[in-house]
Formats: sequence, C-alpha cells, structure tokens
Amino acid sequence: MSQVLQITLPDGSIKEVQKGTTILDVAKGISEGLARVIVGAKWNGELTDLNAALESDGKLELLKIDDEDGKHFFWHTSAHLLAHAIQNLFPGTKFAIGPAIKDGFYYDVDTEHRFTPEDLVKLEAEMKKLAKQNFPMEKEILSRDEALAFFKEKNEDYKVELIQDLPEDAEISIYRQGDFVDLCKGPHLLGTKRIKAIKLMSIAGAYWRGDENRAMLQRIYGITFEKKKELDAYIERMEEAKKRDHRRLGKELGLFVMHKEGPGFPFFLPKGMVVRNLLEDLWRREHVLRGYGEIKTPIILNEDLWHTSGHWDHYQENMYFTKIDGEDYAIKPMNCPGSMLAYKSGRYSYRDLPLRMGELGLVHRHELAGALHGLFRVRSFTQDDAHIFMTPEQIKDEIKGVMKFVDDIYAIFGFKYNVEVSTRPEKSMGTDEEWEHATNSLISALEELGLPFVINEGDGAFYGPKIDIHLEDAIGRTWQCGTVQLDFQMPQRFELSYIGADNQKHAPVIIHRVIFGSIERFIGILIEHYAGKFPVWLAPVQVSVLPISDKYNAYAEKVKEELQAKGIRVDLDQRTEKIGYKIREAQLQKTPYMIIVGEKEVEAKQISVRNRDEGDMGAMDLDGFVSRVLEEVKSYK
RNA sequence: GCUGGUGUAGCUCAAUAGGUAGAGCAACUGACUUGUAAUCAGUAGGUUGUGGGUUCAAUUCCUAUCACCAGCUCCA
Repeated sequence: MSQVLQITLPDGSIKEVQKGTTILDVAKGISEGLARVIVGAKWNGELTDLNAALESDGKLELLKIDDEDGKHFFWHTSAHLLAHAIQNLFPGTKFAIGPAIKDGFYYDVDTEHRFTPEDLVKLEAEMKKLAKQNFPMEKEILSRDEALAFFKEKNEDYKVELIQDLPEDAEISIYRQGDFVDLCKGPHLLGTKRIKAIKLMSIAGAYWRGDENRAMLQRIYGITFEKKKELDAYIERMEEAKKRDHRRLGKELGLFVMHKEGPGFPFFLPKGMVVRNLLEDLWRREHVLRGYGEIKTPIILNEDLWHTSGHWDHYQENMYFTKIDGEDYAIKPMNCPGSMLAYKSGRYSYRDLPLRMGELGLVHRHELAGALHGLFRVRSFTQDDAHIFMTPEQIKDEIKGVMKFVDDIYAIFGFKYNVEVSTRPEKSMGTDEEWEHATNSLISALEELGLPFVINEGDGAFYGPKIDIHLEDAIGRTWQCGTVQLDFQMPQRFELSYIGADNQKHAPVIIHRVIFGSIERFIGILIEHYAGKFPVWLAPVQVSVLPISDKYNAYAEKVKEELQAKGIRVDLDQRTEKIGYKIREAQLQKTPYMIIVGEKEVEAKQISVRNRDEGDMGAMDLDGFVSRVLEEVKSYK
C-alpha cells in the first residue's frame, strides 16, 4: 500500500500528501486563497469532516462552498445553528430532524409555541449572533446507552426514538457547539463563523417521519450563504421565479384559467390554444418525419380492460369510474391499454416492426387535492404518448432514435437536459435475462450517442427499466418531462404477438415514451421558461397594429389584412387612446412586434416597427417586415 | 387526503375592538385626434366564496363546506 494519498483540490489540481495528514493540515498547506474557500471534504465519495484524519487509502476531494456538496455541508451546519437559536429563544422546544436540502435546510421542531414570521426575524438575528461566536463543531462518539441516557435526560423524545432505530453497529455521535448539542453523524464545518448571510424562508407543517398518523411538527425552512451578495442573488432568483409563475402569467396573458367548478381541470383560452395547437402541429410534423403513425383511442373503456392491464390492481385510487348501461367503465389514466388494443387489431410479421404509434391522449387522474398546482399538476391532461412495438434486437436502435428525437425537440426551445437511467426495482416482473438485455440496450444506446447519464439503481418501473430526461429552464430549474420506458409485461398481459423469421409467434417488446410529457405541463414550463415572452413562432399574437389616431384606422386595417393573408397572427388596436397607452398594453402582453401607423406611414406607404425588446426599429416596407417575421417563424425564433 | 394560512368589485388591495363596505387599475359614456410603456372628466360595478349558528344587528364571532396558497419526497 502506498503511503502517499492523492487529494483533489477545489481548483481541480491534484496534491499528494503523506498518509496520516489531517485534512486541516492539507488545507493549511495549500495557498491561503484556496484554503479560505474550503468548507469540507469528500472521502471516497462520502462527505466527511475537514478534521478527519487520513488513515487509509482512498479518494479525497476538498469542497468549496459553491460546490454542490460544499453547500450541503454549509447548510447542515446552518440547520444546527437554527436549532441552537431556537433553543435559546424558545427553551423547551423538542428537536426532530434538521437536514440540508437542495436549496438550504430545515429543522422540524415540536413546541406549544406557534411560530410567526416575526419569530423568524428574531431567530435570524440570534443565528447571526451565534455564528459570529464561531463555535467549533465538536464531534463526540457515544455508546448507545450513553446517547440514550443523554437525550432522555433532556426529554428529547424524537432523538431517543432515532437512536433506538439506528442499526446495532451504527456509530452514534453528537455534535456540540457551545451549549447546544445535537445527535448527528455529521459532517460539519469546522466552525460557524462562515455562516454570515442568513434568511429563514418559511414555516410549514410536517409530520414526524412523514407519517400522517404521527405528530405534526413545525418545520422552519432557511437558507444561508457566506456572502450577503449570494443571499441577495438567491432571493432575487426566487423573486424572478415568482414573477414567472405561469398561473399568474397564464391569466394575465389570456392563455388559460382555472375555475373552482373544475379543480385541476384547466380551461384553455383562445391565446392558450394557439400555443397548444402550435405544439401539437410541431409534434405531428416531427412524428411523420420519423415514421410514426398517429392513433386516437377512447377515453372511456370497459373496466375489464383495466383488470387485464393491471391498472385495477396498481392504480385504482387514482382512477375515475363511471357506468354505461349498467356496465362498469373507467376513464383512462394512461394510454397504453388503448394502444395495446390498437396493436391487437392487426397481424404482424417481424418485417412490420418496429411499429411506431403516437397518440395525443387525454388522460384523467385523481391527484390529491393538495397536490394540484396550476398546469404543473392537473387531473386532466394530454400526454404526447407513443408506443413502439419491436423485436428485442431493435431496442437499442429505437432508443437511439427516440433520444435523438428528444434532443431535436428540446433544442427548438433552447432547453438543456440531463438523463437518468433507472434499473430493476426489487418488486418486478420478467426474467433476469430480459432485464439485463433491456438495461444494457438502454445504456449502450446512450453511450453510443455520447449522452452522459446517471444511474438510479432500483428506480425503474415494475415492468421495465427507463430513461428519464430532466430539462433545465432559463433560470436553471429542472423539470422531468420526457421519459422512455421499456416494457415486456404489457405484451404478455395483452398476448401481443408478431410472427418471427422462424414462423413462430413472439411477444414484441414495447417502448412507451413521451417527449413533452404532458402538453399542459409543458406549456406551463414554457410560460415560465420564456417569462411569458414567447418566441415569435409561438406567440399567440405576433404583431399588434397600433394606429396613432382613428384617422389612420383604414390604413391600419389594410396592414392587418395583408399580414393576416401571409399567415401572421395579428391584432389591431383601434381604440381612441394615445399611442403610448397602446404600446404599453402591447408590451405588457409581450407581443413581439408592434406596428405603428400615422400620417408619416400613410404618406410613405410604409410602417414603423417596434420590437418588444429592442424598441423602435424605424420605418420600413411591409414586405420586408413580412419576410423578416416569416423567416423567424420558420427558424423557430 | 393531512397541517397551517387565505377568500371583500374583472384585477391589486383597504375597512370594521359586531352597527349591511372603499381606492387604484380595468369596463362603460363623453371630451381630447394623439408619434414609441398609463390624457382628462363622469358613470356603473359587491347577498364581503357558500350553507348553518350566536346576536337587536355578522363582512367581522362560531361551525360546516368549497376553492386557492405553502408544506407534507429530501431523514440524526
């Protein structure tokens, strides 16, 4: 065994040190500027304390606060700081758990006191005060009995329960900062001093261990940074996200509305339908180019079908049911069973495969009332579904085709994305060989495409492995939209077959896939991605014609008609308002182009163009403007 | 579904320690005939989410219900 360890520094460079060196020594040994940014370390991929000794071989990476893991480190210590502040200001509070999360941290606590927003302000101040004292985060290892005795004495019931549930061989540790002690496996920052910018975001209820039969705790969410500037940027991003909220923009821009008469069932208004139809047109065009046929299957189907498909057993509580002529029917929550029946209506040779069938399928799912959220979580939506029926040998090429398709579509909207592969879960159908072949096909397809991916072990569907595609919007949030799932169970349940080259019947393998995911959700994402400023090709109104006064209405009308004749979506504001007012309204509606016509334009037989971003573009001929707009539409701008 | 919060004009929000509501914008009418993000004046608009209760009196208090918002997945 080597006595020399390789350490990856935050700047990516590698440093070699002798075994037995503490990480702190390492941190001190490198340039001061670099040492200052180190908050923690990862040992063989696991987060560890900076002061842990390097005893054995392994991979050590030093973390900066702006690393993903560095933030985790920072926020976990911040959670302790919050608990410390609560202990000081609200003595007697019992502590449950306080982890770091994706954006910040929280602590779940149990107290008679009901926290108010004013309390959060006080707690922030207390946290700042405590942080300044720079308590060292001291780790101490206790035996199970010591730990139990310690927390029992403090009446920390939740901690006691946690200790009791720890596995026999678990190392039990506590962290001490001043007079606050918490059960915690760590790791933590060396001290609290670096936590300077502190914001407690909200108070929410949460069940102890997520179990609705157990105590309801109060959860305080917070976020911290080393620099105030970073906190400000974070808050600004939150506000930006709020400004882009598709529920607000959807109403303001006349795209869609919700009514209490139909919770979870969105109403699309004319402008929203323009966007929706354009997406569906795009979808159809691109599917024809890739050899898909389109089908449409019924929304209501006999209950027997749902027994066959397995939805009765696995999905019943999310389904709506109805009766027709005394017979039981269900409203489809998924399109697959309908597609299976569509396939079954034919006879296939291996020469017919792969058979690709797309369906813009309207499904209904009874989602929990509290889970509904604008267009993101609805009870009625249209999946841009497709099922590909194929031989096992065709899996890889078909997956490649689908992934290429996804890439092409997302590129139109400027979405970056990342890919995850989910493998066989514990409860699953099918043989090991089937799973291995299917999973390998997915992985090698991705590898051959050069697409990086993460593997989620055991996260696949019970009927097959899957690829999830998470797209990233304009302000860095990610959304799961596309998914590509392999299925060898459905063909068996529905006794699907094709005749192979051997003149025998074989069950096809199926790919289920969506690209938009659901049209509704995708529109919601687009609204937030573009902040309501749809690109010209998608804008419900592409051009607003604004006459300076009603003396020029006739000319404006003519301009409108000419644009309309070229297929441009245009509206005309003939009200007797000042031009400034009309422009303001068109700007607020985020209309890409405004055409202003008055005396000058009428005389010169021209138009004046204003762009929503660039402002006044000056006078030009109508023809030149038309070709500019049409060119932008053609190139998806 | 659960916990907490909210519900007042089309929108954004006031008001009342219980005495049946008010502003801005939008709408409508009129004047202005307007040059790149809000012209002026007037008019109209509400069973205060819905049902029940307490009270001489409820928008306000109680209760039920509906809808919306946040959280309920992140595990010492």
